[in-house]
Order: sequence, then C-alpha cells, then structure tokens
Amino acid sequence: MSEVRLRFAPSPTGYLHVGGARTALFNWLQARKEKGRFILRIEDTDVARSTQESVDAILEGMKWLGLDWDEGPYYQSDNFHIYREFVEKLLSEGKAYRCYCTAEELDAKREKALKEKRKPKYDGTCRNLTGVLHDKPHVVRFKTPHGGSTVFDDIIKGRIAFSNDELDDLIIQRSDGTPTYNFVVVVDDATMRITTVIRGDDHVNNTPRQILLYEALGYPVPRFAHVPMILGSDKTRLSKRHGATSVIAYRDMGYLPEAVVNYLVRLGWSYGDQEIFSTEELIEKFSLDAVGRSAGVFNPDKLIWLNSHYIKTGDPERLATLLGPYLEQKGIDVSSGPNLVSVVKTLQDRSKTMIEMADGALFYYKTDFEYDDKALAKFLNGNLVQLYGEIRDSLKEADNLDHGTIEALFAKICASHGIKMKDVALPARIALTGGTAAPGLFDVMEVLGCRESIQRLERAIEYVQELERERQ
RNA sequence: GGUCCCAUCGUCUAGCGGUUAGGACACCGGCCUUUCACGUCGGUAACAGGGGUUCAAGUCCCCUUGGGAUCACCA
Repeated sequence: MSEVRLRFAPSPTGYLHVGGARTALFNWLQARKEKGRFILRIEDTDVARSTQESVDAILEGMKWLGLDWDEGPYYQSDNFHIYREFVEKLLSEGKAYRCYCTAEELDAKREKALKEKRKPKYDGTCRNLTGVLHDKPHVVRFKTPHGGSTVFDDIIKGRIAFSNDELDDLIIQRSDGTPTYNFVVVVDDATMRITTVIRGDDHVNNTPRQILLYEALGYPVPRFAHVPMILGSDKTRLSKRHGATSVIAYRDMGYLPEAVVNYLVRLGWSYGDQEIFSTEELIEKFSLDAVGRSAGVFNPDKLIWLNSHYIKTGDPERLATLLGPYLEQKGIDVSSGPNLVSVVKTLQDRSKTMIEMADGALFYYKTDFEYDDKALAKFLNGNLVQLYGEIRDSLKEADNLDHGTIEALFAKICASHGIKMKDVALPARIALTGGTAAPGLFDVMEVLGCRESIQRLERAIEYVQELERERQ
C-alpha cells in the first residue's frame, strides 16, 4: 500500500492569490484527511520571472492560513541536472528527438497555419531527421504517438478524452538546455511519487500530454482533480480589478485566517447545508467528490459575514493579541488604556473585521477625542451640565463599577427626574465615547473604570459649558 | 477557429427520477433596544432554450444558446 502524497506547486511570480490558496487548501485537506503527506514545491523553471520575494510571499500566505507542509519547499531550479538525464533517456530510447527549427521559422509556420485556419501544430519537420550535427542549436521535442486517444478519469470532472492527433510534439527542453514546464511537472510528480494531483482546471488541456510523458518515462500515472477557477463579480477571471486577490491583503484588511479558509473551501465545495466548519471538521468532512465542476464567483459579502461570525465567536484573549498590532498601526499605545481583552469583549458583536474593531476601540484609548456636535445638539437644553454632574457624582459614590450597579445607578437617575433611559444614556454616551456608535454604555463604563469615566464626564461638562457660552 | 470544460435564486450552493425546488450571503419588512451594531421573525428571488427516454425529469441522453479554459523555446 503506497503512501498518499499530494503537493501544491506554485510558480513564484507573485503573491499567493485566493485561487492558488484554495488549490493549496484542497490539497492540504485531502492530505490531512487521508493521513498522507503534503509537499510544497516551487516551480521556478522560468528563471527570468521567478523571484525570491514571491517565494517568501507565498510561504507567508500559506503559514497565515495554517497550511503546513510535510516536505519542501523543493525548488525545481535545484534539479536541472535530473531533468537533463530524463531528456537523455527519452532521446536514447527514441521517444524524443532534437528539433533544429528556429523560433522564427516556427512563428512563421504558426501564423501561416492560423491564417489558413489550420491547427497551429508543429509540422514534424525534424521528427524523423537522421545524421544531423548535435552542436547546432536545437530544442528537444517529445515524440507524441500518432493515432489513438488519451483518456483519464478526473475526480472532479469525470472522464475526459483527447485524441492524440490533437496533441503537439511538445518541446521538453529549450535551446538553452533548460527543461519546460510540462516535462518538469511530470518528472517531479513522478519522482516525488505524487498520488493525486489537485490543480486549477486551466491544466486539463495539459493533462493528456503529461500522461503520455508518464507512460514514456515508465511511471504510474497519478489521479487528477481539476478544480474550477474563481471569477470576479462580472464573471471574468478574478483580478485586482475586483478587489484584493492576495490572501495576505485580507489579513491586512482585518480578516481572520479561519474565515478565509472557511470561505475558500465553501467556494466550490459543499457539505449539505452546512456553512461553518472548523479546521478539524473540514479534515473530517472534505471530499473531492463533492467539489463542483463549474467556476464560482468570489463573493466578498459572504467572506465578511464569515469573518464577523468568527470574530463574534472567537476567543477574546486571542483576538486581543491579534488586535494589538492593528491598534498600534493607528498610533495607539495599548498599555495606556483599559484591558485589551475587556475591550475586545465589548466589540466582538459589532465588528466585521479586525480593522473595524480597532476603529471601534479607538475611543477607549484616546482621551482627546472630539465630540459629535450634531448628536450632542439634541441634548443642549440647559440641563445637560447638571445631568452630567449628577452621573459623575453618583459614580463617585459607587465603590464597585460593574454593569449591574451602573444600570441601577442610571435607573435611579431616570426615576428621580421621571425621564427615560435614553434621555440619560444617549448624552452620557457622547460624553464618554464622543459619538453615538459604541458598545453598550454600561459595558463601556465598566471597561473604562470609575476614574476614567468621571474624568470624561468632567471634560464633557467643560465642553458643554463652552458651547452654551457661545450660544448666548 | 480547433480541442476541452461548464450551466438551479443576484452570489455560494442542496438536490443524485416522484420535493410546496431546501439552506447561506446580499436585499426588503417586523420585533428587540441606551446609540451603532448583534440577535430574532418573516418576505422577494432560480432549474438557459428545444427535443427525446420514462407512468414520472432540475435530476438520464442529444441538439441549440450562452459562458470559460487552452492551443509558447510561460507556468
């Protein structure tokens, strides 16, 4: 019984985008579910376009999502000599041949074919050449069998068949001696003993020629699962135009990794009517059979809903440590204010992102905030200073400032004046937070503490007095 | 253009021959309420079209239409 082995093989030509992340996630889940190995391989055969920054960005994205790998990262650029050997093998067995056609000649032929509405396929000029000098510049082509067809059963798409005559004699080694992608993936997946290849469905057309290569090389053909692509709201390929496509950008926008994972996995995969999945649950329930065949539109609204769900139900301690950096970014010194965990608890139900939570937490730490004059205007009836004073005084008498006692305290003030709670709570909120959008007033006061609440009331009194003076 | 893939509410999807076609996001309305939110209750909304097969088709087959992928000395 051979080991189950899966891999994610990005090319380092940019950051980890949501499409790649989902492919990685599916591979990871399948590996974990099957108790197999998950391998990370960097496809950097295109030396010109590959960068170390991209490698770093991809690794960062994987780590943030929690997609740990068991082997790698392997770099294809480290294995050029191996690919060379396999090319030689094919050559000596007559399964590949040297082609001396120049790129210019090929371009011309292709154009001509296109013009005459024929297939732009290599015409096989060099396929049966004999006795040619090897030192002339050349590429190496794979000798695709004529006739017959290549069939495979895709785990997601079902049976797919291609006539071999549709296939080109593809180049497996460039004139500079470097191998090409379709050859390298096969050699790598074969030698790494990959059992299931999960990748984007833009690779289906490559699959038959890859299968032919496996066979020519004498390796078993892995199972294939081609996942549909992710589209933007206008149903075109997802791009920056549609908003952020980098997973790290979502972290920076205040998304939780579990929300992104949950969103991505449900985009294309489903398990009955269930929407929320923990990672453990996903490992248990994920199945390639349940992955849909059609492309899906990336829906930011649903992602944000999931994010707010995970914020709402998240552990306050953990959220507090996550929130810290977002606040620091806004110039807040967290140590100068109330306990961050307590702050988080008041904000969890009303924050869709960590950025939103940070914004909502600002007033706790700022003592020089401005007041919402428009909201305040409704209460400038001449009694506001007195009301603030009353609240302040009752706070001074209170020894223990928890939600319950504050509520009782406010109720008492309401009763003594025969007014409603909102007549007291609304203006008090402005005094304590500066505005109208904030957590429950009593929670705010509990977190702020007695002293700070009193100070804020006093500052508000001065401010209102100033306003009233101006009015006269 | 050739080849290949795809097709249920606006979106993600359930459905695997017999359902009042279900859920979720978004949207609209009610309730809750100390603001903003949360929550809660309810509502609008879909089987692309046409042929078959079958007692019975969203489900199976074919065609049409419409999307998409791919046809490099990129990956």
